[in-house]
Amino acid sequence: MLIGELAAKTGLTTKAIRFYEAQGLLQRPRRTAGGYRDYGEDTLGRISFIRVGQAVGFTLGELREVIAFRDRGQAPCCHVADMLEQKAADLDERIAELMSLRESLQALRDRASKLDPTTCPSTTVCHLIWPDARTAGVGSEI
Amino acid sequence: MLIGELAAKTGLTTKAIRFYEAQGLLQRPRRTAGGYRDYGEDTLGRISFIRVGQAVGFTLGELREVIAFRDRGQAPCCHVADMLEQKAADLDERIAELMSLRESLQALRDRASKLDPTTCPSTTVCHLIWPDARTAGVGSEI
DNA sequence: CTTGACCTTACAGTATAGGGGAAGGTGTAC
DNA sequence: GTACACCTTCCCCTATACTGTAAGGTCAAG
Repeated sequence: MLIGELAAKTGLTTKAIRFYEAQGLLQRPRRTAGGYRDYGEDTLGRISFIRVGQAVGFTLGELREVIAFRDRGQAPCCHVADMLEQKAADLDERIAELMSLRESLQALRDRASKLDPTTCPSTTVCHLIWPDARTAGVGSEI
Repeated sequence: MLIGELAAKTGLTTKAIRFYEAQGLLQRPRRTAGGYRDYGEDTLGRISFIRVGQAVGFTLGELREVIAFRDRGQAPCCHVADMLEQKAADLDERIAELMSLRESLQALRDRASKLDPTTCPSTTVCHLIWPDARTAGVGSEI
């Protein structure tokens, strides 16, 4: 199977496939007499793994680590389980950050609805963007 | 006020201040006889605006737009109000995405607790990472 | 023999927000 | 006069996941 066919079957671009190879996510395939990459069916499984991994939030670097286990002949499952835990914790933290940001933004919107645009002083560009209680600490030293 | 003093007062680095100038977020200041940047007190307000703007999720590019209004002598408030709405909507969407991702991750963790690491087939690197109902569509064409 | 589809490598660029360090000028203190 | 802090411009580097483009090789059909 040449790279174009593999791309068509997986929905990746040929660029992406070569990129994955360069990043160590796909083993270097055998080549045809003309120098073309020639893939076996097993590559489909590899790529499926990569796509699902990406979809649940793993970076290519993290997936490469997992693949390295497999390529060394070890089962990566324990490592993957740890990564799942860590990723879930990171995600919880990130979501909390965004929720907090959402509240800051809401406070600014509330404020904006009460302020008169014609009274905006030029000293700080726009009075709608102003540190409230929630954004305190940022810029507060000024 | 030279750049070092401005940096100390705002908590930015001199690098960042020059970078903001290059990006059009700060006007080019007057220079001393020796060629040093010489800032007035008004710059403190500008930088405060930038820091708060960043803290509520605006990019430097978006803040530059707002500043451009002010530098053209227009009040940017209406534009800023629109941006606040848009940013809030974007953020809601992003949070929803992450929550969905969180559920996918949770499904994989639940699955992981039931699977036996010794039965992991090498065909797809690791059986812990597998498309469930929620990640369906990704990699499904394989 | 030529066209066209497909493949190869390699270099550069995208967006974001700066950081690192070189090579050299300025200003003040001793 | 020289040490030292501070300033200048300039170019490259970081991470992420690729895409774009150039210049050229391979292969089957007509």
